[in-house]
Amino acid sequence: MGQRDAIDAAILKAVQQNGRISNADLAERVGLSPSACSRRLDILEKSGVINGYYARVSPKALDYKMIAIVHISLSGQFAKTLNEFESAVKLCPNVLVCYLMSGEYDYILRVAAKDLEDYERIHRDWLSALPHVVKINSSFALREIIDRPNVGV
Amino acid sequence: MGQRDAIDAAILKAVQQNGRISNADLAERVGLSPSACSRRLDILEKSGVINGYYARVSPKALDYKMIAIVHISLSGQFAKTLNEFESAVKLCPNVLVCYLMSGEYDYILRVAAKDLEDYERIHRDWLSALPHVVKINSSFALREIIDRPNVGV
DNA sequence: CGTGAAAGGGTTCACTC
DNA sequence: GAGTGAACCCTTTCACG
Repeated sequence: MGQRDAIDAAILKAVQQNGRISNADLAERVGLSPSACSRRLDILEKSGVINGYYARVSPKALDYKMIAIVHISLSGQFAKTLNEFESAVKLCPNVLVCYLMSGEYDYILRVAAKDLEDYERIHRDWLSALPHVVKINSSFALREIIDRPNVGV
Repeated sequence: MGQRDAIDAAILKAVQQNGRISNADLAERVGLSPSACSRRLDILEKSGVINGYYARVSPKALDYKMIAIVHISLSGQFAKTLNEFESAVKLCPNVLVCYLMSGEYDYILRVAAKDLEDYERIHRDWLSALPHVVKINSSFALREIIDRPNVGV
Protein backbone atom coordinates (compact mmCIF):
# COMPACT_ATOMS: atom_id res chain seq x y z
CA MET A 1 0.00 0.00 0.00
CA GLY A 2 2.83 2.41 0.75
CA GLN A 3 5.01 3.67 -2.09
CA ARG A 4 8.07 1.61 -2.78
CA ASP A 5 10.83 4.12 -3.24
CA ALA A 6 11.76 7.74 -3.77
CA ILE A 7 10.63 7.74 -7.39
CA ASP A 8 7.10 6.67 -6.51
CA ALA A 9 7.08 9.37 -3.87
CA ALA A 10 8.15 11.92 -6.47
CA ILE A 11 5.43 10.75 -8.83
CA LEU A 12 2.81 11.08 -6.13
CA LYS A 13 4.00 14.51 -5.18
CA ALA A 14 3.88 15.66 -8.78
CA VAL A 15 0.38 14.43 -9.53
CA GLN A 16 -0.87 15.86 -6.27
CA GLN A 17 0.36 19.24 -7.39
CA ASN A 18 -0.72 18.92 -11.00
CA GLY A 19 -3.26 16.27 -11.81
CA ARG A 20 -3.07 17.04 -15.50
CA ILE A 21 0.64 16.63 -15.97
CA SER A 22 1.36 14.49 -19.00
CA ASN A 23 3.18 11.24 -18.63
CA ALA A 24 6.03 12.61 -20.71
CA ASP A 25 6.53 15.63 -18.45
CA LEU A 26 6.10 13.51 -15.36
CA ALA A 27 8.75 11.11 -16.58
CA GLU A 28 11.20 13.92 -17.15
CA ARG A 29 10.48 15.40 -13.75
CA VAL A 30 11.14 12.19 -11.87
CA GLY A 31 14.04 11.17 -14.08
CA LEU A 32 12.50 8.19 -15.78
CA SER A 33 11.72 7.20 -19.33
CA PRO A 34 8.08 7.68 -20.34
CA SER A 35 7.43 3.98 -20.52
CA ALA A 36 8.81 3.24 -17.07
CA CYS A 37 6.94 6.20 -15.66
CA SER A 38 3.70 5.09 -17.24
CA ARG A 39 4.10 1.62 -15.79
CA ARG A 40 4.61 2.99 -12.30
CA LEU A 41 1.73 5.40 -12.56
CA ASP A 42 -0.48 2.60 -13.75
CA ILE A 43 0.44 0.51 -10.74
CA LEU A 44 -0.22 3.40 -8.38
CA GLU A 45 -3.64 3.93 -9.93
CA LYS A 46 -4.66 0.29 -10.08
CA SER A 47 -3.51 -0.43 -6.54
CA GLY A 48 -5.66 2.39 -5.22
CA VAL A 49 -2.84 4.61 -4.02
CA ILE A 50 -4.13 7.20 -6.47
CA ASN A 51 -7.88 7.45 -6.04
CA GLY A 52 -8.63 9.60 -9.02
CA TYR A 53 -8.11 12.98 -10.58
CA TYR A 54 -10.29 15.98 -9.91
CA ALA A 55 -10.63 19.61 -10.77
CA ARG A 56 -10.95 21.95 -7.85
CA VAL A 57 -13.87 24.25 -8.38
CA SER A 58 -14.38 27.32 -6.28
CA PRO A 59 -17.42 26.52 -4.10
CA LYS A 60 -18.53 30.10 -4.47
CA ALA A 61 -18.73 29.62 -8.21
CA LEU A 62 -21.19 26.82 -7.53
CA ASP A 63 -23.08 29.11 -5.16
CA TYR A 64 -22.05 27.16 -2.10
CA LYS A 65 -21.11 30.08 0.07
CA MET A 66 -21.51 28.43 3.43
CA ILE A 67 -19.62 25.75 5.32
CA ALA A 68 -21.00 24.30 8.53
CA ILE A 69 -19.21 22.04 10.98
CA VAL A 70 -21.69 19.73 12.63
CA HIS A 71 -21.07 17.63 15.70
CA ILE A 72 -23.48 14.76 16.19
CA SER A 73 -24.07 12.28 19.00
CA LEU A 74 -26.04 9.08 18.71
CA SER A 75 -28.13 7.23 21.24
CA GLY A 76 -25.61 4.42 21.47
CA GLN A 77 -22.42 2.94 20.08
CA PHE A 78 -23.65 -0.44 18.91
CA ALA A 79 -22.40 -1.44 15.49
CA LYS A 80 -25.95 -1.61 14.18
CA THR A 81 -26.61 1.94 15.34
CA LEU A 82 -23.47 3.27 13.72
CA ASN A 83 -24.09 1.40 10.48
CA GLU A 84 -27.60 2.72 10.10
CA PHE A 85 -26.45 6.25 10.74
CA GLU A 86 -23.55 5.98 8.32
CA SER A 87 -25.62 4.52 5.53
CA ALA A 88 -28.08 7.35 5.89
CA VAL A 89 -25.54 10.16 6.10
CA LYS A 90 -23.87 9.03 2.90
CA LEU A 91 -27.05 9.84 1.03
CA CYS A 92 -26.91 13.54 1.81
CA PRO A 93 -25.02 15.26 -1.02
CA ASN A 94 -24.24 18.31 1.08
CA VAL A 95 -22.12 16.32 3.52
CA LEU A 96 -18.57 16.64 2.24
CA VAL A 97 -16.79 14.99 5.13
CA CYS A 98 -17.88 12.69 7.92
CA TYR A 99 -15.68 11.09 10.56
CA LEU A 100 -16.45 8.79 13.41
CA MET A 101 -14.65 10.46 16.28
CA SER A 102 -13.25 9.88 19.69
CA GLY A 103 -14.32 12.33 22.34
CA GLU A 104 -17.51 14.07 23.30
CA TYR A 105 -19.38 13.69 20.03
CA ASP A 106 -19.65 10.57 17.91
CA TYR A 107 -19.42 12.17 14.48
CA ILE A 108 -18.13 15.34 12.96
CA LEU A 109 -19.43 16.54 9.59
CA ARG A 110 -18.47 19.23 7.14
CA VAL A 111 -21.55 20.40 5.31
CA ALA A 112 -21.82 22.74 2.32
CA ALA A 113 -24.87 24.94 1.83
CA LYS A 114 -25.78 27.72 -0.53
CA ASP A 115 -26.95 30.06 2.21
CA LEU A 116 -28.50 30.04 5.64
CA GLU A 117 -31.92 29.15 4.32
CA ASP A 118 -30.42 26.24 2.44
CA TYR A 119 -28.65 25.11 5.58
CA GLU A 120 -31.86 25.23 7.58
CA ARG A 121 -33.43 22.96 5.01
CA ILE A 122 -30.50 20.54 5.14
CA HIS A 123 -30.53 20.56 8.92
CA ARG A 124 -34.25 19.91 9.06
CA ASP A 125 -34.65 17.42 6.23
CA TRP A 126 -31.35 15.57 6.44
CA LEU A 127 -29.35 15.95 9.59
CA SER A 128 -32.17 15.93 12.12
CA ALA A 129 -33.72 13.04 10.27
CA LEU A 130 -30.66 10.80 10.52
CA PRO A 131 -31.32 7.68 12.60
CA HIS A 132 -30.34 7.51 16.27
CA VAL A 133 -29.30 11.16 16.49
CA VAL A 134 -29.75 12.60 19.95
CA LYS A 135 -27.64 15.74 19.77
CA ILE A 136 -26.63 18.12 16.98
CA ASN A 137 -24.33 21.08 17.30
CA SER A 138 -23.76 23.32 14.28
CA SER A 139 -21.18 26.03 13.92
CA PHE A 140 -20.33 28.02 10.83
CA ALA A 141 -17.17 28.94 9.04
CA LEU A 142 -16.64 32.68 8.95
CA ARG A 143 -13.57 32.43 6.78
CA GLU A 144 -11.47 29.78 5.12
CA ILE A 145 -7.83 30.00 6.12
CA ILE A 146 -6.49 26.77 4.66
CA ASP A 147 -7.98 24.13 2.40
CA ARG A 148 -5.36 21.80 1.02
CA PRO A 149 -6.46 18.86 -1.10
CA ASN A 150 -3.60 16.67 -0.02
CA VAL A 151 -1.12 16.22 2.76
CA GLY A 152 2.58 16.79 2.40
CA VAL A 153 2.74 18.60 -0.91
CA MET B 1 -17.83 34.30 -10.82
CA GLY B 2 -20.79 31.95 -11.12
CA GLN B 3 -21.16 29.79 -14.22
CA ARG B 4 -23.15 31.31 -17.02
CA ASP B 5 -25.41 28.54 -18.19
CA ALA B 6 -26.22 24.86 -18.08
CA ILE B 7 -23.32 23.94 -20.33
CA ASP B 8 -20.76 25.53 -18.04
CA ALA B 9 -22.40 23.71 -15.16
CA ALA B 10 -22.07 20.44 -17.06
CA ILE B 11 -18.42 21.15 -17.78
CA LEU B 12 -17.72 21.83 -14.14
CA LYS B 13 -19.51 18.70 -13.05
CA ALA B 14 -17.53 16.61 -15.51
CA VAL B 15 -14.11 17.89 -14.53
CA GLN B 16 -14.96 17.54 -10.87
CA GLN B 17 -15.64 13.89 -11.48
CA ASN B 18 -12.74 13.31 -13.83
CA GLY B 19 -9.97 15.86 -13.83
CA ARG B 20 -8.16 14.08 -16.62
CA ILE B 21 -10.98 13.99 -19.13
CA SER B 22 -9.79 15.09 -22.55
CA ASN B 23 -11.25 18.11 -24.21
CA ALA B 24 -12.68 15.93 -26.97
CA ASP B 25 -14.50 13.67 -24.53
CA LEU B 26 -15.63 16.62 -22.48
CA ALA B 27 -17.03 18.30 -25.58
CA GLU B 28 -18.99 15.23 -26.51
CA ARG B 29 -20.32 14.84 -22.99
CA VAL B 30 -21.65 18.38 -22.79
CA GLY B 31 -22.84 18.47 -26.40
CA LEU B 32 -20.38 20.98 -27.78
CA SER B 33 -17.74 20.99 -30.46
CA PRO B 34 -14.18 20.57 -29.19
CA SER B 35 -13.23 24.10 -30.08
CA ALA B 36 -16.18 25.68 -28.29
CA CYS B 37 -15.61 23.44 -25.30
CA SER B 38 -11.95 24.31 -25.14
CA ARG B 39 -12.79 28.01 -25.20
CA ARG B 40 -15.22 27.64 -22.30
CA LEU B 41 -12.86 25.55 -20.24
CA ASP B 42 -10.15 28.08 -20.80
CA ILE B 43 -12.40 30.85 -19.52
CA LEU B 44 -13.37 28.81 -16.47
CA GLU B 45 -9.73 28.18 -15.67
CA LYS B 46 -8.50 31.70 -16.27
CA SER B 47 -11.34 33.29 -14.31
CA GLY B 48 -10.50 31.17 -11.30
CA VAL B 49 -13.69 29.12 -11.24
CA ILE B 50 -11.48 26.09 -11.72
CA ASN B 51 -8.61 26.33 -9.27
CA GLY B 52 -6.52 23.51 -10.61
CA TYR B 53 -6.36 19.78 -11.08
CA TYR B 54 -4.96 17.28 -8.67
CA ALA B 55 -4.74 13.59 -7.96
CA ARG B 56 -6.25 12.24 -4.79
CA VAL B 57 -3.77 10.07 -3.00
CA SER B 58 -4.79 7.75 -0.23
CA PRO B 59 -3.34 9.29 2.94
CA LYS B 60 -2.58 5.82 4.22
CA ALA B 61 -0.34 5.25 1.21
CA LEU B 62 1.65 8.28 2.33
CA ASP B 63 1.74 6.85 5.84
CA TYR B 64 -0.64 9.44 7.18
CA LYS B 65 -2.83 7.13 9.15
CA MET B 66 -4.21 9.63 11.58
CA ILE B 67 -6.61 12.55 11.29
CA ALA B 68 -7.11 14.91 14.20
CA ILE B 69 -9.76 17.57 14.54
CA VAL B 70 -8.42 20.43 16.60
CA HIS B 71 -10.46 23.23 18.13
CA ILE B 72 -8.47 26.30 19.07
CA SER B 73 -9.34 29.48 20.95
CA LEU B 74 -7.26 32.64 20.96
CA SER B 75 -6.77 35.25 23.61
CA GLY B 76 -8.74 37.83 21.64
CA GLN B 77 -10.50 38.61 18.40
CA PHE B 78 -8.55 41.64 17.26
CA ALA B 79 -7.64 41.60 13.60
CA LYS B 80 -3.95 41.68 14.46
CA THR B 81 -4.33 38.64 16.70
CA LEU B 82 -6.17 36.68 14.04
CA ASN B 83 -3.72 37.66 11.33
CA GLU B 84 -0.72 36.57 13.31
CA PHE B 85 -2.32 33.26 14.13
CA GLU B 86 -3.37 32.65 10.54
CA SER B 87 0.01 33.47 9.08
CA ALA B 88 1.62 31.04 11.46
CA VAL B 89 -0.83 28.19 11.01
CA LYS B 90 -0.38 28.29 7.24
CA LEU B 91 3.23 27.27 7.73
CA CYS B 92 2.36 23.92 9.26
CA PRO B 93 2.22 21.37 6.46
CA ASN B 94 0.16 18.93 8.50
CA VAL B 95 -2.77 21.31 8.73
CA LEU B 96 -5.04 20.38 5.85
CA VAL B 97 -7.97 22.60 6.71
CA CYS B 98 -8.41 25.62 8.90
CA TYR B 99 -11.56 27.70 9.34
CA LEU B 100 -12.30 30.72 11.42
CA MET B 101 -15.51 29.74 13.14
CA SER B 102 -18.51 31.07 14.91
CA GLY B 103 -19.29 29.51 18.25
CA GLU B 104 -17.31 28.38 21.23
CA TYR B 105 -13.91 28.03 19.58
CA ASP B 106 -12.26 30.48 17.22
CA TYR B 107 -10.70 28.01 14.80
CA ILE B 108 -11.20 24.45 13.74
CA LEU B 109 -8.36 22.51 12.10
CA ARG B 110 -8.04 19.19 10.35
CA VAL B 111 -4.56 17.84 10.92
CA ALA B 112 -2.89 14.82 9.35
CA ALA B 113 -0.28 12.83 11.23
CA LYS B 114 1.57 9.61 10.62
CA ASP B 115 0.85 8.19 14.05
CA LEU B 116 0.24 9.23 17.61
CA GLU B 117 3.88 10.03 18.22
CA ASP B 118 3.91 12.19 15.12
CA TYR B 119 0.80 13.96 16.32
CA GLU B 120 2.36 14.65 19.69
CA ARG B 121 5.26 16.29 17.92
CA ILE B 122 2.95 18.40 15.77
CA HIS B 123 0.91 19.38 18.78
CA ARG B 124 3.96 20.37 20.75
CA ASP B 125 6.07 22.03 18.06
CA TRP B 126 3.37 23.57 15.92
CA LEU B 127 -0.07 23.87 17.42
CA SER B 128 0.89 24.81 20.95
CA ALA B 129 3.43 27.21 19.58
CA LEU B 130 0.94 29.17 17.47
CA PRO B 131 0.61 32.76 18.65
CA HIS B 132 -2.22 33.83 20.98
CA VAL B 133 -3.50 30.30 21.55
CA VAL B 134 -5.14 29.88 24.93
CA LYS B 135 -7.08 26.64 24.47
CA ILE B 136 -6.57 23.55 22.33
CA ASN B 137 -8.91 20.61 22.12
CA SER B 138 -7.91 17.60 20.01
CA SER B 139 -10.07 14.70 19.03
CA PHE B 140 -9.25 11.90 16.66
CA ALA B 141 -10.96 10.27 13.74
CA LEU B 142 -11.66 6.60 14.38
CA ARG B 143 -12.97 6.00 10.89
CA GLU B 144 -13.59 7.95 7.71
CA ILE B 145 -17.19 7.71 6.57
CA ILE B 146 -17.25 10.33 3.81
CA ASP B 147 -14.55 12.39 2.15
CA ARG B 148 -15.78 14.04 -1.02
CA PRO B 149 -13.48 16.38 -2.91
CA ASN B 150 -16.26 18.54 -4.25
CA VAL B 151 -19.83 19.50 -3.49
CA GLY B 152 -22.76 18.61 -5.65
CA VAL B 153 -21.21 16.00 -7.92
C1' DC C 1 -20.59 28.44 -32.03
C1' DG C 2 -19.38 24.69 -35.50
C1' DT C 3 -16.30 22.69 -39.09
C1' DG C 4 -12.24 20.94 -40.97
C1' DA C 5 -7.54 20.29 -41.47
C1' DA C 6 -2.83 20.75 -40.01
C1' DA C 7 0.59 20.13 -36.72
C1' DG C 8 2.33 18.61 -32.86
C1' DG C 9 2.65 15.70 -29.07
C1' DG C 10 1.52 11.71 -26.21
C1' DT C 11 0.80 7.01 -25.34
C1' DT C 12 1.84 2.39 -25.94
C1' DC C 13 3.72 -1.36 -27.85
C1' DA C 14 7.51 -4.96 -28.71
C1' DC C 15 12.14 -5.53 -27.95
C1' DT C 16 16.63 -5.13 -25.60
C1' DC C 17 19.73 -4.70 -21.72
C1' DG D 1 12.43 -3.36 -13.72
C1' DA D 2 14.27 0.24 -17.06
C1' DG D 3 15.39 2.29 -21.77
C1' DT D 4 14.71 2.75 -26.92
C1' DG D 5 12.34 3.61 -31.05
C1' DA D 6 8.49 3.76 -33.88
C1' DA D 7 3.62 3.51 -35.01
C1' DC D 8 -0.59 4.98 -34.09
C1' DC D 9 -3.97 7.69 -32.16
C1' DC D 10 -5.61 11.72 -30.29
C1' DT D 11 -5.69 16.40 -29.05
C1' DT D 12 -5.25 20.96 -29.65
C1' DT D 13 -5.61 24.97 -32.25
C1' DC D 14 -6.09 27.62 -35.97
C1' DA D 15 -8.80 30.14 -39.83
C1' DC D 16 -13.08 30.42 -41.66
C1' DG D 17 -18.20 29.97 -42.38
